Amino acid sequence: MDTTGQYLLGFGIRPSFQRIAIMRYLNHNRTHPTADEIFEVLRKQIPTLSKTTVYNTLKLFVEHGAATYIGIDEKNARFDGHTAPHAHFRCKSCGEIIDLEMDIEKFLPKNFRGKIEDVQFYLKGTCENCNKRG
Amino acid sequence: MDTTGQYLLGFGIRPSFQRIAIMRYLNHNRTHPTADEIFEVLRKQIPTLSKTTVYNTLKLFVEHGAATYIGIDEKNARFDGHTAPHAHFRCKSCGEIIDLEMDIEKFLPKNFRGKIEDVQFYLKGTCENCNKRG
DNA sequence: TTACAAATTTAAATTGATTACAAAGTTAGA
DNA sequence: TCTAACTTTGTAATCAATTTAAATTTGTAA
Repeated sequence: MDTTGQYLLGFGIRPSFQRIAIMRYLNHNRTHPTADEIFEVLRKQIPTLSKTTVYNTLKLFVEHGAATYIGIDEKNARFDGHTAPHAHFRCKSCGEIIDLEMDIEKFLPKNFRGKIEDVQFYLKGTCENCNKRG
Repeated sequence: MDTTGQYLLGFGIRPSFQRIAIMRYLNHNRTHPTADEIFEVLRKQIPTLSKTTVYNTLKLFVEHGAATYIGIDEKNARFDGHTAPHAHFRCKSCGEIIDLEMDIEKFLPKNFRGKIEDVQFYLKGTCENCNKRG
């Protein structure tokens, strides 16, 4: 059995051909892609692929913890196959989104009495490269 | 001159009738409303109010620092007149968004070489009330 | 005042990401 | 092999947000 298939089974997800392709894309492209970006790339390999399938699959992945939803970009939902807790930075100039490896779970408030299930830490500004260029 | 008008001037925003009404709504309703919610309430007081004006004005407020954009809700943009740094919690059950007063700026990474302009810290889960109800 | 230019507001039309839906195709177990 | 459950597909619909251009209001200078 395919490695990515095993990986999906570990999250309780039945590994279809399309799901494996999308999971593999997420794990090999750490660019925090949108659903549309994934669709446009994978349709070249899977001509029958439907955009609805990409949306359905990404939602399924998020529900099962195999991917995380990233709301740092006001225009589109983005997705991350890197599921260990970390922060994100988005450059307002070039649009690039980069990972910031930090344990954001240690920032949780001590006295909060609800149940916390998701933690997201977003930073926005100008990246080093765009800063140099002016 | 109106207090809210002075407040807007402090951010470099010319205080029109509509802008004062929207700023006043934000400052008196700490519910993190959507543009549509603001529109539906204020149109009762200002029958000629246009939804475009609400969108334009909120964008202007964010650009001038008089309000902050909140992206914790995947469906709609939300806005906060409370501009001092703090975190937000959204209950996935009842949808309520509450402020968590904490100095999120002290969480910034030390070694990051870009310029950080915005910081957002979002928590999602189940609030105390919804938790009790099951 | 009056007149004019700039700023603001408005309503309608459009865009574009996402979802709903129903039909077609696929899978797995009896 | 049969069949029911699951998955994929394409189209249509939804709806927040933006675009656009005309109308209105404001500030200022004559």
